Amino acid sequence: MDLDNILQKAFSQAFGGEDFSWVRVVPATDARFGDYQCNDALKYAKKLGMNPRQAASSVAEALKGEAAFEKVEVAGPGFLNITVGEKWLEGRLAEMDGDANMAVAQSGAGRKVVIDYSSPNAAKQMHIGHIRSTVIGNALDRIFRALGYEVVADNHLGDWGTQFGILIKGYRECLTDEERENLTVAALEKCYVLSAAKAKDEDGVWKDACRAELVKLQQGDAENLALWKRFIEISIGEFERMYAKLGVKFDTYRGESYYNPMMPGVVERLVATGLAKESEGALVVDLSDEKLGVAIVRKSDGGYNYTTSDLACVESRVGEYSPERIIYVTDDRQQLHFRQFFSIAAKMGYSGVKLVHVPFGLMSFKGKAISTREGNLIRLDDLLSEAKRRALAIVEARDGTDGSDPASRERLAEQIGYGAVKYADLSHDPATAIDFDWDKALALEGNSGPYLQYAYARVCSLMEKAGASAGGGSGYSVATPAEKRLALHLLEFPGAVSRAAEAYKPSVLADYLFQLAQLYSSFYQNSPILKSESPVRERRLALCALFARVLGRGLELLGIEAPRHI
RNA sequence: GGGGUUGUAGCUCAACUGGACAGAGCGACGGUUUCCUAAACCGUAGGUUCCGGGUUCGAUUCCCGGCAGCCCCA
Repeated sequence: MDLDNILQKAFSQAFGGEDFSWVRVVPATDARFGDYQCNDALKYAKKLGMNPRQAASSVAEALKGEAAFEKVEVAGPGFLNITVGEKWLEGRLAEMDGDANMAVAQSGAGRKVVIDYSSPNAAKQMHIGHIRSTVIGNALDRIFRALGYEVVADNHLGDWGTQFGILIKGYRECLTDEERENLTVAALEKCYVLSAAKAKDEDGVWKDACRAELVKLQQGDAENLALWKRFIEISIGEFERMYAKLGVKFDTYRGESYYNPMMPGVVERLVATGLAKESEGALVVDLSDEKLGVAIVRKSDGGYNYTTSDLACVESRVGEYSPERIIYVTDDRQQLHFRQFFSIAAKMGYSGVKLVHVPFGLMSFKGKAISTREGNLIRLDDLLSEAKRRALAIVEARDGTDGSDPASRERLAEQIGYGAVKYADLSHDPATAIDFDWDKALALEGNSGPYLQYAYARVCSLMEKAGASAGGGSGYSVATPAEKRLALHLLEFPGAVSRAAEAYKPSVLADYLFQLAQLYSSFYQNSPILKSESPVRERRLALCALFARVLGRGLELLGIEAPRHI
């Protein structure tokens, strides 16, 4: 039985039948105290004004004769220190081993979430500023799926707006025939920059022309619409080239344009329900009583903005999927926007869906915002190439260039390099702002992606060498302290996955995996496995096999590839 | 001016949401390869958790008041 359940039962035995589902058992903070601890007798005693030590003793008393435990002690002000029995531990390992989900509770079964992430602007190349939303969002996507949720991963592209007038004009006037023929995102970026610069000319002729192109597009002019579609297709093609490298896959690409036709209806409803009011020619929703200021839903020039578009988007998603949650992964500059729009959505009656903003700290470069103007815009493609290059240099320095074929070396370098980039981001709490640094983003040692990959490759190699004898079957047993530490930590995997989802922090899982790999590396270094005699060898191999599965699965949930040979 | 967010070892970050002596990585110093992959392992040094109050048996965590950085709104 689950440790939490055992304690919960003991609580209700000790104090009567109320609801103790909040009672939790956590790993011991220090191995000297035992394997696990429960601090909730203290919490309960405080609530009721009881003597905490006595409360803890009552629980300990109720736990007497509990087969799972070898020892239960009351310590300090009322901690319950628990040492589990070998049988229990071995039983749990076998249980995890036998479960296709690695004992991860399927708490999301029958539930649906939409995760909205990455969301770059069309006609521009992705840069390092896009890593965070993409990588964090994708990890959440994978983690929620692992918990049994049905996930719709949606890429809310910036594919509509004034920039398309500038682009169309630029496309016609600033590109060569050749560039137009073999159109690339780089060319689009170039013609946008040229066209935008000309739009700033004194006479305003160019600017007017851009606006005219935009109006034509908005009115459905066939030629401009076809151009726009082509720009979007090329953009998505380029994005998907990046996503393929990062192991990211979307279910839908619904850009702003998709919701554009729905916006007048949203505004109508806002007006009809009295939520939106005129103010200086614009339509606004007053949220000042919630300290959220006012949100503009239609500008004085008749244009809509993000609040309106996001409301339409919620309406559309609720209608299509009826999700229990919609999760938005964007940088933290947009917090006010999301609070405003969540508040309006609630007022409009979308209370059935939980709207969640997962804000992350903006990535900067040497303390400065990443922007074209600062000239520090590092393209994602370049970052990934550099990551690969560095990893390849290390692989070749170690193994030389004779032993393996270049293609597989390059593939390995990609797995390592991209893994390093992803892990560098995922291992931080999303809330922390990251100042981009080549060496940190591409760290290959210590708390890094490659450290985890290396541990995985070593255990895989070990299993291979062990050959047929590795095939468990004989069950688990745990004898030495190092084995027990590793075993206990392996059992924490489901908890780490759940906590990562609850907190919307892949970093919780990353941190867990790093600790696990550290425990394994230490175990591996200090405990002979293949060289051990019969019972010890099998015992340790069984733990290694489980470790390999847990680490492999964990890396998969972070979206980091785990090669079997490094 | 209002709001948000961050402040922890020289640097980059953790700390399972209030628990026991605040932990890792990098960097520094020292050690471990005829031995299962040294991208590893073991050890040493390094802390007034921004400051001041408060609540509590117990605070990095919660509350109040400051200070500093970043962001958003006006």
